[in-house]
Amino acid sequence: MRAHASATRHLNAQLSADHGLTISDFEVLLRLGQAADRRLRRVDLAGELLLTASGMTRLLDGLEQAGYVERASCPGDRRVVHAVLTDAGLEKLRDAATTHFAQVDDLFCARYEEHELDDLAALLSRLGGNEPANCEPPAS
Amino acid sequence: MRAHASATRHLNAQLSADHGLTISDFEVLLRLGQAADRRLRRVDLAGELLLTASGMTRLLDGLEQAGYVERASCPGDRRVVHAVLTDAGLEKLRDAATTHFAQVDDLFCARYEEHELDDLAALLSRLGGNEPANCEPPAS
DNA sequence: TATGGTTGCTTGCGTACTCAATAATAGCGC
DNA sequence: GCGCTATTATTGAGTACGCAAGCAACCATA
Repeated sequence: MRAHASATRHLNAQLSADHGLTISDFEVLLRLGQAADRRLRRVDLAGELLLTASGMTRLLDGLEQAGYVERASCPGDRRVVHAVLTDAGLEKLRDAATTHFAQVDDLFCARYEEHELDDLAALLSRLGGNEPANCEPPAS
Repeated sequence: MRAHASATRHLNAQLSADHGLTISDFEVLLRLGQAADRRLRRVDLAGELLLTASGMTRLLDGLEQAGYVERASCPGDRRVVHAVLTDAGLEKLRDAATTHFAQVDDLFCARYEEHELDDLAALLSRLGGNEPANCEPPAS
């Protein structure tokens, strides 16, 4: 179960060395890049990355200072501040995405065959949700 | 893939609320409890928990202050300092183990059936090691 | 339109780590 | 013996978070 920590650390180190981004940085850019108008509410971003709102504030601080993300107010609700991907951020994302995805591919492709990856993804996806399967009472 | 973070955080919170231990604390006690003479070298403990040596120093600082672990020098090699589980530590481990393992069981049993757990464990165990499977070149 | 609860975001403070530097010991070749 | 390098542990500095508290804006109810 701890195995993933080592793999994650490795990917993080590569991403950081190649592009100066942490995995969290990268995922913010990625989600913004996929979002409509390249913008998302900070709270939604936090939810997707499984961070707290305060964690997201500080994560975005760094990306704003780097010029990859801008803040924009939301006309409909003056509480919310959008995080908007800048052109520089989009370019950075494109740079980082190819090498990062290639590294992820290497990591998993080196260890699993395709149908195993499918199985693993299906199993892991259920750890996040709240739908229990059925729990057999200890039969023996 | 991030799903595990949420589950881990939940377990950590329960363990911390019930017994005042972090998961790392608990795992140290557990490994020491399973070790011969209830003692291990700090560097080996660090390797098993996937922490650095410095992380282990500070983790054990806390457990020493709490009285669960003692330091003992190694007669054969004066560089190494053993971490030794005290009687208080063993008692704490027994306390925490039952409730913690029950919570882990709940978490997984609620989501997976038995053969799925086996599959998941088998797949995840391969993320840590260094033995590649075979990587098919992109056929299509 | 007051009021009270909820949501979005930020800030202060604490924690659990990492990495780099340091020191002491071990063990090697000579 | 004497240097060399590797290993073990600790320390200092920095980082990436979480939690609790706070503020402002929103919303519902009266």
